[in-house]
Amino acid sequence: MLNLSHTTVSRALNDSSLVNPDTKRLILDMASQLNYVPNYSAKSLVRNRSYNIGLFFSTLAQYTSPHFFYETVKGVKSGINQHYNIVINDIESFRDFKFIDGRRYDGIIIMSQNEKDNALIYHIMKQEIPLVVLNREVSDTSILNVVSADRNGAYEAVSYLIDKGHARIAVIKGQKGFYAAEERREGYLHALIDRQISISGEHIVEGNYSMESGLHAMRRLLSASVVPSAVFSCNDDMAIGALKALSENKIRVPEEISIVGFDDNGLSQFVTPSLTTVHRHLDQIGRLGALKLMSVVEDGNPYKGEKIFIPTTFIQRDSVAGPSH
Amino acid sequence: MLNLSHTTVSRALNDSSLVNPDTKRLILDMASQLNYVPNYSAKSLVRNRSYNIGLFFSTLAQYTSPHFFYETVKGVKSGINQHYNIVINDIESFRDFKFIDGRRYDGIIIMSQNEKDNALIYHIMKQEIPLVVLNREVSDTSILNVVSADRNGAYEAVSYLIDKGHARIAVIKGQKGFYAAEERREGYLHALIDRQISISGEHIVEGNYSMESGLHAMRRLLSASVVPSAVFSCNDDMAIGALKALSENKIRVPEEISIVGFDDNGLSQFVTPSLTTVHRHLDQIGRLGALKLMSVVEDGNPYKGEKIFIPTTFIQRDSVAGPSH
DNA sequence: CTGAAAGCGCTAACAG
DNA sequence: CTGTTAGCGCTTTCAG
Repeated sequence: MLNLSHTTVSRALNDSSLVNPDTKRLILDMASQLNYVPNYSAKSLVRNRSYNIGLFFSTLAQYTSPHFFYETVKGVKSGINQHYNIVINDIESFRDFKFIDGRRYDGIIIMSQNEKDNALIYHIMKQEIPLVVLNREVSDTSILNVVSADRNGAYEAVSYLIDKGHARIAVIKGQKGFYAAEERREGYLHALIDRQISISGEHIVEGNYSMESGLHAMRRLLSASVVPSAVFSCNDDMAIGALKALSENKIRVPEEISIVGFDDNGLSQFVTPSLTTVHRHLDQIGRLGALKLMSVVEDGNPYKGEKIFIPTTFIQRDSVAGPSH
Repeated sequence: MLNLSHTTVSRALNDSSLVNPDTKRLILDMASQLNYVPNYSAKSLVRNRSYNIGLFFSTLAQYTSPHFFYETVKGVKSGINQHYNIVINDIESFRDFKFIDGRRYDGIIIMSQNEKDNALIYHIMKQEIPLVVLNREVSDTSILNVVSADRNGAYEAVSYLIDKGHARIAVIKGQKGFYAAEERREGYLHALIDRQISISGEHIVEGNYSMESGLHAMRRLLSASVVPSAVFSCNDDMAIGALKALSENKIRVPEEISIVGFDDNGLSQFVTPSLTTVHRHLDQIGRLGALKLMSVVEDGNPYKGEKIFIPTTFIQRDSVAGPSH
């Protein structure tokens, strides 16, 4: 066609400097005229790259909220180079990790909610596939890890309640053993300690992140010998459950009891009263993780472990007022 | 190792009938012992298949709700064979369709919300890539098309209001030009016509699917010369906006005015009062579309156009009562 | 039933 | 700067 070798064409298409600029332009013009599209399978084979980036969630069943999923995908997508495929999957459904190898994924992002993911994380590390773990802090410092600064977020939320004049502040805890749940509870405790507010054992109640558990937790709080004037719920779902318990008992929010949630899960602004909460920037977490990954996969920078905390944002809505008495 | 040729091994791994069962077992055992994983790039190159299934949304920005996205992905995932990658993208962000070719995708599923998708649909058809269009009915009968039977769903919802004794039933319409919006309005009209209930022009108001538009639409209905006793909103978001307008005016739902929504969008059960609505089985739509696609991509059945309607399910909650007068 | 040989479309190494 | 050659790891003829 242009009387040039295969090789030169390949070089031109890959914008190699080893080819005469004029020839290059000629080839590029011809290529776009012919609507040439490279065969990625062939490219993959010889370059030993798949152009696939895995985005894996712990599960896509009950424990992953649509909002969590959606925000993450959007964030990650915004950080991944257009030439790559984003392959979404849930860890639960992998029968055998051996199918996750470096030839099938150039890099992997795990949106981790569960300690069980560690088995896969370990497998990926062993394969030396560039890996980013989002959302859950992992102890291994050699891993690239982007998480939400939930402890500070909880601290800020509880401090806000204190500023409003509350002194009897209860907490509904999150799922036992979940990293974020511990962090949020820590933030709660430190806020109270720093302001020298006494903590009553009966104001610390168990929850498991479900609405149902929030309902039960709130009922328990209402039957305490001293009823709290404000409640910090470790997530929005439980706060919504708590709202239901209060409505059952004809207790007005925020006039009689104030509530603060956590996550800003997309529902919190629609419940009545709309929920004051702590927004986690899942999109930013996803995006930053993706950019870090691209920097090693695409730009060839060396992979190195790092732990990045993304600050939360406190969102004032209508579920908090000063204490009634 | 086993003193067998490359070829025989390949055949055994692909479960070919051209190999002695005993030899086959031997090879398979050895392979799993060695944790052998085929190189999909090489396989792809020679077989001219990518093992990628594209799942494309019209957009991942504002007009796609997290619930819509999540349910669809889950449904599709459940129908796609484990060996395939599910590659998620949004049509908006494709700069050039030429990168969507049969070598990069063995099949494509479009979750279509917008007529603009037709350009891509046309492109894919021309490339002869097996295609399934979900959610939006396309006129081309040669396409595999799975959609929700919204018209019947709307008919059922409005009939329910009539059964409850309502005679002044208003409608808040969906985004002009959107297929589903037309269908829902048609269902509304036919229910009224079939039961010989008169339709008042001032009871048919515009909306664009946003909460905001529902709010304004409801305000308009409240200032009508005859205020309706029930409202059929063409989606849940607008119904939630309508709820807000009613709460502003201290009008109780369902005691004074009843409301029915559409979609069952995940929020509707959390608002107060919880919203009676029409559930669309997005997961089933996704799953069926995926199964149909696999049947041609994986099982080699011939592609043929078909239009499948998935029935909706009416969900009774707390936003409907009989008319107050 | 098994093996030898060719080739998928591309990039990389080596010569010019 | 350009071309020649080899080869990525697999499947698929075509012969035995």
